[in-house]
Amino acid sequence: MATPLSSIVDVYFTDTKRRSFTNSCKQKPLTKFFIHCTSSQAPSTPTPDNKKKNNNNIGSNKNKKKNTSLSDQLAPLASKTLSSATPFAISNPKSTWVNPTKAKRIVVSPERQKRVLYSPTPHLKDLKLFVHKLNDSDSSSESEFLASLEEIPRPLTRENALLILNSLKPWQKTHLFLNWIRTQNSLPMETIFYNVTMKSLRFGKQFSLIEDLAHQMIDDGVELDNITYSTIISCAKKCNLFDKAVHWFERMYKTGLMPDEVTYSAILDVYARLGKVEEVISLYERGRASGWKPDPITFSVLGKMFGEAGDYDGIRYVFQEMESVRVQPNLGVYNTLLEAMGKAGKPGFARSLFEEMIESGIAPNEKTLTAVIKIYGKARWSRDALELWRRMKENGWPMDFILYNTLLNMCADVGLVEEAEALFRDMKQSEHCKPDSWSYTAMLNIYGSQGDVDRAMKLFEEMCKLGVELNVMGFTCLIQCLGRAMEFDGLVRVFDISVERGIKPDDRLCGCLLSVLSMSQGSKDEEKVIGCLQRANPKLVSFIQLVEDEKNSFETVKEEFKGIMTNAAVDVRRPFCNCLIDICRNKDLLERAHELLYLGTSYGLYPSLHNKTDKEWCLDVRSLSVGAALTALEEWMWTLTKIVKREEKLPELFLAQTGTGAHKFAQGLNISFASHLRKLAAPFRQSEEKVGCFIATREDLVSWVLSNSTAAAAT
DNA sequence: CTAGGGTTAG
Repeated sequence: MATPLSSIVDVYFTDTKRRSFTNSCKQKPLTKFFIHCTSSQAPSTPTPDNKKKNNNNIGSNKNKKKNTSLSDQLAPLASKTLSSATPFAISNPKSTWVNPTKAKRIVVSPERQKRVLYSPTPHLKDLKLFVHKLNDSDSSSESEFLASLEEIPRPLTRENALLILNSLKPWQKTHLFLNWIRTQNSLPMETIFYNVTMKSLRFGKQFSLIEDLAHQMIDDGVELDNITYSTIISCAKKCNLFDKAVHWFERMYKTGLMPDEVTYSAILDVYARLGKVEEVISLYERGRASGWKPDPITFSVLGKMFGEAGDYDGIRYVFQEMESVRVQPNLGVYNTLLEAMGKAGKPGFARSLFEEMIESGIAPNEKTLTAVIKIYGKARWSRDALELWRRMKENGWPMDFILYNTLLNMCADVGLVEEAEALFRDMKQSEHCKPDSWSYTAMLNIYGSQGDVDRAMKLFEEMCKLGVELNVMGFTCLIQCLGRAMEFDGLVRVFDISVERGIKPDDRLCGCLLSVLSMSQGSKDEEKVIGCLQRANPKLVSFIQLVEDEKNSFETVKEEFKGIMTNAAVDVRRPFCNCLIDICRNKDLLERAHELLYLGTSYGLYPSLHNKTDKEWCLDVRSLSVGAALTALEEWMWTLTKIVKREEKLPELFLAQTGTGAHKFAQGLNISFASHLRKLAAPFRQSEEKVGCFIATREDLVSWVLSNSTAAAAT
């Protein structure tokens, strides 16, 4: 019980806000990219990167929402282990606490655990052959396996036992063999036997068996070392048993064993996956204070964590740390950081980082290219994507089928139909990259968003013939395609097939049906679509009926709306609300449409609808459906009218943004919006320099309101 | 997988 865990937890938190990014700039940077990151200017990149507000508080972005407070985060650790002497480490997490009287405790061993070298095994062909025979034998019979162990051609020495443990598979046999050695009682049980067995069990994701073995070690007095703990922790991780991983890490400290760099980075990853960013940073810094030199794997762990959190400043922190520790990123680190840049919404920085990696002489692999192509696709940077693709072919960079599929998805994102078709043909002709369900789905997505029913259906038939499984997303694309083409009979047939095949409709499919429903309204096919939706999500249908009945009060609608949205996946909530508004407008239920928009806004489904500065107010309807956009416009005009009449302060300029219709769902929004403006006789003019933007001056607006009210008074 | 940690698609 030498080192209590409090040495880890009574971490003094340095104030992350005050962390200096400038110190290491004095040195010659190891990566040029670091300069880009620390300078305030973005590298030669269009704007999307700069749009998000920069938050200088590392680890603060998304995690604040997930984790309640720091003390809550630390509670599981603190309640067990925190010494009462340091309560303020928790009560005031932002304080920079340096206790001069207390020497910093070492929390990570400066040296990696030495491996016990076991003597090189002489050629033991017979023994290896014996193991192969064991591996090939029917694994169902335990007794047969144990019986055949009696025929080992060599004495059961330590080395022979290790050779067998290392080469036996699957894990059931390794496990049986370890127990067999133990019952033979001829060999002292060593840690390494358990470690090798645990590794095999980890391969089979057998965490509870690993835990049993660990307890057996404890009972039998066999020492657990860093390799044992890191194997237990990584297996717990593989099985998503993060609390177990933390438990064994704590136990290691309690028994006085210091983690080495491998165990330490493994546990950092555990906290990272739990989204406990503050803890990871403090563990990291505590380790640094112990004299630990983090290696590329640690930086991968940190980079991935910040990427998951969408925390760009955290990613900068990783660069700064690599810089100050003088660790050059390797391919793995580049890959992780590229992906993190994508997740943090920084395509421009990702591009610079990728180019820097190439310049530094590191050749990209499939994962690198997958990450970058995906980023370009999501950013809709078709030029960059095509250029990279050209370089991939020119340099003969490695391709695998994941990369092929990512390229196909990129084509769908940026609308490259012919290129996708060429790729798809390549895949069919290739040896190792035959199109799979994902590839077909990507193609269906492309044809679906083009509204090319013939090609989509041809592909569907091909899949049926070849026996390629179509998943829920494939069906969604197909249904969307048929809906847009108003081919409702075909749509019902496809939906029936999906039900027959046991496809469970998800929220995206329901959203798709909902939008199809809004298109089918007023036609004889409306009932058919409702029939599909009824089978996919009866609650949605009841809600539509409730909304359509004008007798139902706003309060009733509000309650049910809340229920529907709470049950829906986060990323379909806005589309759901958009479609519901469309459905109301199609039935001339204008008041209800406004209520739904109000509810959607109050539940945060339209966070950037209104943007105000002193000089201009902007209505951004780019993520709204046509009906929702028109409703928002009406609402805005009413509000502005009220403000004018009350003679309150107004800005000089008013903007309404519809976008250009580049996005596949936004097509037609611009046109419908313009015609609705005409109908309202609202004083907005289509901007000449900015496409998809409508402008009005304060003067225009005021005179419009006044003339409207005179007109109203006259009638 | 010759005892342990990180990096691949809607």
